Amino acid sequence: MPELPEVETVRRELEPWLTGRTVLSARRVAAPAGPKYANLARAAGQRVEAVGRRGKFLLLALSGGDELVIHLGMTGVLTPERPRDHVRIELRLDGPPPNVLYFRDPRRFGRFLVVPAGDYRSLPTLAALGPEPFDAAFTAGSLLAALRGRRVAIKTLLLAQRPVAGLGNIYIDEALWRAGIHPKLPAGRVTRAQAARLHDAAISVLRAAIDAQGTTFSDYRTVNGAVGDYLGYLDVYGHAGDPCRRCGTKLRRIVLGARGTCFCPQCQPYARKTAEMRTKRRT
DNA sequence: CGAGTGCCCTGACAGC
DNA sequence: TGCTGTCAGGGCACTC
Repeated sequence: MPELPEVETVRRELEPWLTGRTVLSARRVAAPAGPKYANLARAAGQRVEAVGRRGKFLLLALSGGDELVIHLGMTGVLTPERPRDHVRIELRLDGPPPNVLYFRDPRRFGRFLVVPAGDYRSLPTLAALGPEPFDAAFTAGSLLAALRGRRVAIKTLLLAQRPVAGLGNIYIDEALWRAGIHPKLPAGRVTRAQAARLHDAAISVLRAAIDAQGTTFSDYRTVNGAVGDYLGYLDVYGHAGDPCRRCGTKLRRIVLGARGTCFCPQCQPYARKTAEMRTKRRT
């Protein structure tokens, strides 16, 4: 499931390939008409001026004032190699091969559409996206402010992309474990100290995952077809029943907002931590 | 507006 | 072997 590290990995591979090339055509292949694949015809004739990213969204700036927005959803893959099946979009470019970009997306949770640059009315999550985790605008203070007064579980709020952009199910579990925060803790009850730890944890886990080119469970591949290597570094996600790498307690799995959620009941207590436990965790 | 629910969609897998 | 049921979840429409 592509989150920020996976999307950033893809972005870095697309950038040298696509930048400066002109779109010859963009067409739907085995994809229904609809808002997920809107306005593709408008891309033709426009040059790709930049390959950017906001949260989990890829944003290709086009020379005609439009923007190509791509979200990989759960199973989306961008590749120059024609996939055997489930091709949703075929983007033809000028210049030497490889000059066709295929969007393969078996489960069709992804999007691939053209909008006027910055016009995200059809993409409410992107329109209201929180700060980039590596941006100076994302601070412990901004995080705390985004949580204040909210009764919803901290994990649920993070999934909504508002406090910070780019975290999904996997890296939220990892960041909350690193920060020692129970995923069900009402967001408004996160303390200043916890928010500071969560801020640092989000940045550090995303950095580490980018360095590993992301996490591959099943579908995710880089543009070059490689898998992400972060799977082996995950501390909690997918490790329910295993001993916590920090304290040895058996990791638990619960369902929160229809998402599988793994955490350590010892390191991430629902109630406020004691000073003794804070000290223990420092190691 | 905040919070909660259910839908989309298909491959993988368990169970019989 | 082949069928059926269940699970996985990001974003969003919908309801209260």
